[in-house]
Amino acid sequence: MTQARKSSKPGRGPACCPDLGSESILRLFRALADPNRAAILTRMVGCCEPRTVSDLASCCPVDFSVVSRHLAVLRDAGILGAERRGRQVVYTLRAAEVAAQLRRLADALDACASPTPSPPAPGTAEALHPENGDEHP
Amino acid sequence: MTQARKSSKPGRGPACCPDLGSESILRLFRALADPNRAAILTRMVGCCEPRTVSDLASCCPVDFSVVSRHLAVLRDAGILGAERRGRQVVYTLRAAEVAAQLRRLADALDACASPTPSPPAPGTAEALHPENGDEHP
DNA sequence: CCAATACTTGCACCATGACGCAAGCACGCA
DNA sequence: TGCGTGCTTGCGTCATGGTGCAAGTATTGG
Repeated sequence: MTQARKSSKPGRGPACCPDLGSESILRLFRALADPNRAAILTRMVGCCEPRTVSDLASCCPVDFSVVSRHLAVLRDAGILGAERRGRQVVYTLRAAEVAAQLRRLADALDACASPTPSPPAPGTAEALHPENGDEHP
Repeated sequence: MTQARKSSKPGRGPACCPDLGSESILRLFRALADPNRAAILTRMVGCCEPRTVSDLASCCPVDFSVVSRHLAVLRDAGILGAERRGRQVVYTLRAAEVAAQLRRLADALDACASPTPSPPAPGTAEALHPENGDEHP
């Protein structure tokens, strides 16, 4: 019995850093962690025009319905925007929003790596604000 | 990191972006997509000193061995560095490397979002603003 | 050398998620 | 108003991955 040392509560870090465990960030990473979704996004990054499901389905060797589900996941994660246009649904890459999110994390990590006391933060964030109040058990 | 992406791949688009579907990027996102690993990282971001497994295990309500496995995943993804020190193994957050990776992606996304050289969207487009602030219904 | 500490790994279990098929819903058009 | 197109969703199946327990490895101290 040398192990089984558990903590009854996950001590999250201080609130000064981006909460990597927040629901939105986790959803973002989870959405980005699938090869087929990555293929879809790579296609959209290459050409930022809105894309229909049929169009995007041609880049993955999976069923049409699967692509639709993947797009829903990406939309749910805030990576894509969806808009109905007639019979079709066009998905748009929310590049700026995702880039901003990634950059906030990068800034926080850099702030950790080089603790240079230089807070001239030009309006842009210094730390990530918790976007949604996420509660944990 | 084990791979160094320097120049863009020939024959496939401009120096547009790191391939979202690349093995290393996928591994990075997959590693970041778990709540317990996020808790570990949040703890390390809060204090960038090297941490032992025992230390980090106290932030997750899971078994000690599970934390060890999570740390291996994070090390495998290039997020952590590991170094044996006597009886213990200290894990170090590779903040700068991860931040650079995230920033590369952010840059690629912004390059996609901002320029929009001249895609006149023939006829189909009307009110196509991706600025629909719907996060989740 | 043996024992204790600190961590890793093998194994089994189970929850989650990706997948394909088929049915269902939404919209435009004849 | 029916019909076809375009996309979503329900359901069953299967693979992946997170988890706990127990056993194994590495290193230090007595």
